[in-house]
Amino acid sequence: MSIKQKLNRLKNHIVHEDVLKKEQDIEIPYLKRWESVGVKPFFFDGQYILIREVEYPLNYRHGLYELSEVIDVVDYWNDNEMEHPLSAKGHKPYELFFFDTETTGLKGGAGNMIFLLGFARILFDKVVIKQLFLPAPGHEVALYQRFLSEVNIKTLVTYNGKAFDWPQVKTRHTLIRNMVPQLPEYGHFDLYHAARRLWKNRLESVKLSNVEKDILQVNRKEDTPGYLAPILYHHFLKDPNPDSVIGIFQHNEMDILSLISLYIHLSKKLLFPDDNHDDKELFEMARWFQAQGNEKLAYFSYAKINEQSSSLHLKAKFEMAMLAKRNGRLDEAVKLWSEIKKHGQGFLKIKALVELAKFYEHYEKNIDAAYMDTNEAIQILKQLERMGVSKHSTQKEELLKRKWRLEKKKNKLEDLEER
DNA sequence: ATCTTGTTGGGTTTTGGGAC
DNA sequence: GTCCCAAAACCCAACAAGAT
Repeated sequence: MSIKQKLNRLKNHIVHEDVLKKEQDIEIPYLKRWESVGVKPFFFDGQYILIREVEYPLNYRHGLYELSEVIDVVDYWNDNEMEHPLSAKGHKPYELFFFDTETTGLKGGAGNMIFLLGFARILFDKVVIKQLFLPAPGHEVALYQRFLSEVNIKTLVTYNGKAFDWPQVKTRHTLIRNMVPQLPEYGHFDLYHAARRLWKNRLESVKLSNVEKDILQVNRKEDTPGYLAPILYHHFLKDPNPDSVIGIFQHNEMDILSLISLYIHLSKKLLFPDDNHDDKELFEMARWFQAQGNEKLAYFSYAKINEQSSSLHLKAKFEMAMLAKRNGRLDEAVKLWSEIKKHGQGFLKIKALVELAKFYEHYEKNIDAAYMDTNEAIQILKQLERMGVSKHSTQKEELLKRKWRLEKKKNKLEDLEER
């Protein structure tokens, strides 16, 4: 063993003793007050953080759902062969890691700090929420040491966490990566984009607090809004009285409970589209299934909208027709387009007429029929223009070009007949 | 001093049929 | 076989929304 190695071993010894000494010396301001609200300190390497733990029974109801239902939907996902970004197939309920942070600001980069890491896990008889709180900037090693060594992350569930919470964790982690465990790899369920897909048309905004209020029927009382968190935390750093930040703990706790409810809600919607009677939602779900490459479920959902004789049934018919066309069921597609031609209006009717014109020109070789449908489409577009609803100039050019080509074909055929 | 995803509007490439 | 065109498929840039 070289001298250098020997020295290093000795050095480790010294540091270790140093740590032990420091832990006993650390004085935590307002410790009694913290302890009175169930918060306990955790020490590491001369630093400390504060940990709050809250338990909920599984029959606790948060908005529309009891927490226990998260176990049910995970079972449903496991019994269902559907592939979907929110599918918990292959996972156990306790592997889901409902995760939300509070930070000193929205900007990314190194300028911001996470001062509260909150997460919930589903145990067999209860839900446990844990919150790790950074009492001052110099204690991040303790924060991430505890966070990363305690948790076994399999599957994050977040609201916009893919773009916000996790990148924040990553930037803070790189600054101290030599002193703490490595970041784990895992899947990630982000509920924000799911919510946006389903409700962007219904809600004026799909921020979590709105989804909570209008979809999940959660009523928050005396909530500390998230945007106050940075100010309150800075206040706390000047005078570390727990009272300035206890509201943030509660806000974070509510956010996490809502994540659980929202995951239950979205899972049920996706797993049982048959039970859904909301046309707009079903339509957006159908589009989502289609984007996932699940044309069968997409078609099924459009068909369901069509049955429900909703105001969207013509739009659903068009999507069904396009799917039918792509799968070689032209006769069905034509039937659907024709119904739109008969009962539809506006741009949708134009699109259906164009599809019919394509079919007549290229497949049936019925140039007259193609010409008439094209012409009708042009008339509708002109009428829309007069009403000031014009959309793209390219669409008109395209239609006129189609008409021009069909006219040429028509003349040619007539010439041939005359001879 | 942000990041991810979805949307929208373009553009480009590929495919396939029909004319010659 | 080659050329031309329409249609479909693919791709890309720009922007918006949400996270505190």
